[in-house]
Amino acid sequence: MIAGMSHEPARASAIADLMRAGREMSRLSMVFRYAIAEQLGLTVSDLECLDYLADVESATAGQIAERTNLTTGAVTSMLRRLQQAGYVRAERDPADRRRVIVTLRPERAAELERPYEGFAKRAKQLIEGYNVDEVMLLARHYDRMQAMYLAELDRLRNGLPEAGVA
Amino acid sequence: MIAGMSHEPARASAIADLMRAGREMSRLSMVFRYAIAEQLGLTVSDLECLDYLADVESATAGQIAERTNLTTGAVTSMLRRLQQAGYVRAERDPADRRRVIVTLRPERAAELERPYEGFAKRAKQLIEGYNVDEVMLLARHYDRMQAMYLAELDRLRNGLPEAGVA
DNA sequence: TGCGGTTATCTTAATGACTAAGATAACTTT
DNA sequence: AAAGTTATCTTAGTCATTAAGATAACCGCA
Repeated sequence: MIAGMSHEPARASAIADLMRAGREMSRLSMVFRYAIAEQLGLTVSDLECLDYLADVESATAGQIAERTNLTTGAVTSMLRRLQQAGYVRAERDPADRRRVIVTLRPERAAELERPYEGFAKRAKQLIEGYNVDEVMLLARHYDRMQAMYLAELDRLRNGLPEAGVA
Repeated sequence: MIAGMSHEPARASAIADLMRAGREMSRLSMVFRYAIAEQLGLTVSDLECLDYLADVESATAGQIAERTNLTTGAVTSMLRRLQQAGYVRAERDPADRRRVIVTLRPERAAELERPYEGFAKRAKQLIEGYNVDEVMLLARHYDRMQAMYLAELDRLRNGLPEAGVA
């Protein structure tokens, strides 16, 4: 149909490779995250929470519950854990005293990054072997994958209006 | 240093974009997996086990324990769950009667694929927009990322001989 | 053949994160 | 000030998981 008809088999097999590699990478990224959490003596939820706090600097318990897909009750005990371990400071919002404002203790932030350092270094080396176009292709691809995940999550949670193509 | 010096800032920002997008995608893939498991009324470990069985056709309890990073005790009760739910058949190996051989019931396999179907369809559409070179770049990238994950997992679990660069 | 050592799984008890339901406290509107 | 809403906490119970050890089966060797 398009150019390169004679390469269709190669293309089909490349696509199959890509799909398989994508699934396997997704699985490994999850195993990796579990391993990091275990190494830090945390649960994956704890790690998720701390990563979130590193991003946003401070959040309320309710925001954390939403982000981590936990109930507020679970967040309460998670925050107790994380406070006890000294990762986090929690205090009531003076402006709205129902709210609990949680912040990551900055002196502990580096400690959370440490297990990722080896990975980050390797990733950087890998990416430095790419030219700008390749980097942009990858980033654009990741962004599109993100959009897909979000759309599918929406579909899974609210009804499932079947990804309409037409 | 190399060609395209004047594009260095664009390149640096593209790299930053890629790293950020990669992290976010990894996070979303995990959230997605949790959502799928929840929709099927399974734990993530159950899903991992069933995906594994779909790959290998049959495995012993011990192999499943290794693959899922669970203790054999946890695998025992997981298998009870999965048998009860009819996903899996488990029987002793006649050749070595200590072993329990587990197989996925083929008639239930499709059911497990269903939640992924929307995602798979979208992914296929996305990939069909790429040319062969792009697909191969992506697949190669994924393969390298897999290798990185495996190397880092090794480092995390056995000592940590610090990813030597020099 | 039978004995020691090893392997593979299962059992049991305890742990701990999580959920659901509802209580408490604080803010907002009228 | 009362009613309604919002944000978090409490409590009780569930369930996957772990750790330790029991059980059963295999293998090699005397």
